[in-house]
Amino acid sequence: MIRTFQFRQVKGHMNQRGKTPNPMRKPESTTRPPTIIDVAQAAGVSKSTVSLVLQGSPLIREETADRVRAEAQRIGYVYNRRAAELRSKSTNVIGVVINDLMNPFFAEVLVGIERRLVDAGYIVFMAHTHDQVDRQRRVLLSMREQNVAGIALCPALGTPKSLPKEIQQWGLPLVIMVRSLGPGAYDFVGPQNEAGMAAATRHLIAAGHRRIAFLGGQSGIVYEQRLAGYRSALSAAGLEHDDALLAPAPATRAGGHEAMMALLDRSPRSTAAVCYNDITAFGAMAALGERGLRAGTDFALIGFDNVLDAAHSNPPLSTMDIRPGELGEQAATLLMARIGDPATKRQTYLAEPRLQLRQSA
Amino acid sequence: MIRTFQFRQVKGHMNQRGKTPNPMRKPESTTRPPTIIDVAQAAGVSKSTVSLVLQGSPLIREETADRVRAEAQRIGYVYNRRAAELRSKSTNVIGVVINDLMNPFFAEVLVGIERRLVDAGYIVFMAHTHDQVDRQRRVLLSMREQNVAGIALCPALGTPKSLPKEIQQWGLPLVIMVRSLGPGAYDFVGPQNEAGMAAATRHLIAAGHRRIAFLGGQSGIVYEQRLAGYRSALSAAGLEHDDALLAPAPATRAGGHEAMMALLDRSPRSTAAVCYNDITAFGAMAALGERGLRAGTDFALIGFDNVLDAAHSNPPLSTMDIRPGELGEQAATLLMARIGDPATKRQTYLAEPRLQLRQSA
DNA sequence: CTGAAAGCGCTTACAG
DNA sequence: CTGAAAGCGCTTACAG
Repeated sequence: MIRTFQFRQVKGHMNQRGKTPNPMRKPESTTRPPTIIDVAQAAGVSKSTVSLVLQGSPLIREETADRVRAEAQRIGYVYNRRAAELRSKSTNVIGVVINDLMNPFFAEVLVGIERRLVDAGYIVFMAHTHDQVDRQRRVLLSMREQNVAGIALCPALGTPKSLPKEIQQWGLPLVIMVRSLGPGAYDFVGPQNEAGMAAATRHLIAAGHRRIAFLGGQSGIVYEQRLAGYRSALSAAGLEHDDALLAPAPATRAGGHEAMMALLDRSPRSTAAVCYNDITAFGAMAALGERGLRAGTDFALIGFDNVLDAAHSNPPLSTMDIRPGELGEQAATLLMARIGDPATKRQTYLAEPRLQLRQSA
Repeated sequence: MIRTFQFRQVKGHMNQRGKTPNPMRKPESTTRPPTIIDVAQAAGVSKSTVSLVLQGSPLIREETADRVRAEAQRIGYVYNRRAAELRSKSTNVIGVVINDLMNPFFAEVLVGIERRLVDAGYIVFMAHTHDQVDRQRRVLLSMREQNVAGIALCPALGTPKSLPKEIQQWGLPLVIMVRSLGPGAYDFVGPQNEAGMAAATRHLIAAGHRRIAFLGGQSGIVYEQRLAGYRSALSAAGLEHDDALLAPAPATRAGGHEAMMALLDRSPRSTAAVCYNDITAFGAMAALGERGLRAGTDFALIGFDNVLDAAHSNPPLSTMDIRPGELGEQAATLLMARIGDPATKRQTYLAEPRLQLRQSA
């Protein structure tokens, strides 16, 4: 140890001092980045002292600490957090896995959780699954190997309901976002889908619409919940829910476009639609436009999510606001609480949808 | 070492075997996750052998390897990659920092780079800067401490031109994405802004437009380059470039909306516009709609980027296609090449914009 | 307040 | 082919 210690040199440092290289030094030691041992040597203290200084321990006298920091700075020392984490068995890394970043809703969720996490001193492993469960499994395993402190997951479509339990058995704090995986003891953050879609439907009914379609979406728990809300509002108003009012399609812009085209070709024609989410509503608006129709005047449309784009679509979209960014932030909060106390009881945050009226309905 | 070795036990394993707990064992050893030492013990080999097996080394006989893997599986062993990386001084983590995920263009870039990186066996630290340089600095420093293998950066507005050099001096392979930081020896991936915007402008000129505006955007290298392309096309056609044709605004939907409103209130009125990017074009379409006008029939609009949404905006947007996802993939490719050979000469990938005609122009 | 020693979970020469 | 030993860059009791 002493031998290595003596010969360890920092390149920049050496050049500065103009020392001639020690002929006995191993070749690679010239370029090796400095460690706390080098700092200790430079400051004339032990490496424990350096470690304590770097951790901001009050145990070290202020002058000593200052000197150590100055030397560290001078020789270009960089803290190796991964080494520290290995020894202390802690980690400040959190894994966030997202199913569909092409939907701005999830991008906003990601931005929200990332911000809160970074502000709390974490750093995030991000993985995108494209809604593929095998890809999801791969990245989850990889995060596990990397020893993350916790995981926030927007499950891919088709995720087995047993996944939360499995991840918890790995010993990893977990929060599920947006898509519930059925009953189970996991923390969850998402919107009130049924209540939200019922409110949207009620708004259209109150505006006098009788043939109200449900546009876009086709599978998954969120679809079921939103559809249920739509149906319950129809029933409560004594309106039939005709299957011809359903226009299932992928939850994408293209899907929304396709669904609206299908709807416009049916008769009797519906006069309004609640949309599975905002992006299907955007696709629907495009379809309307192609037929020379405009949402709001010729056909009433209500979205769900209130993504940023909804305020500037053509026309601006009326939608159920569930504050996507806030959902991400809440996920961060719940996850950090779980990390802080693994035994705390299961927590759920359900964002209350608020009708945001603009021009499409 | 031997002492710890003997007493180390894996919970599940023990219960299975029905052994009574060793009274001398330290209490925490019951719950400690298994390490290669436990696997070695279970398989009756040395830990070096286990390590070799886990690395898939051909040095180990197949039967031995099988037995080791089976035992590892049975006792619930999880590879600790961070420990391995500390020892071997390697790492499979790459940092990706993005300035604005609320712009689908960058979300698509992110998805592209993430996919390629994950497919190559990396895992990504993702950070979002909100175009704030101080936040960018923080996350970069944090990634450095985490010892990433390389960094892909979409610089925040206002990033000092010296940043690439600084990161390289840290010893980190780097690729700059989308926003060039001036001349310098760094790898770069981005679109041909000037040529692309010139082509867009030429298309409008060829369609007979004479008063063509430049809508949205207001600062940054990308803005300058795209504006230069617009100006050069105008000049080449012998058209004046009147300052009243410029409608600078933030590069957002709201900015595009605002800029179009300003344009519509000026006289003589322009009949067409090239837009800084797709999202400003979306905002512009909304503004047009509010005035009862429609892009394509009442006003010609060309975007830049060809984000996924452009195919389903209202109306579908004609735009300069620079394949955002591919940009991300190319960034991954360049970065991996740089990691593989730090001395390889500087590489640049400039996506050639292709005019994608839809309905807005 | 500071130092010497052990150890986090791995890998990597080096022997045999 | 396999094992014993050293070491990656830190932290953490434990002495003094």
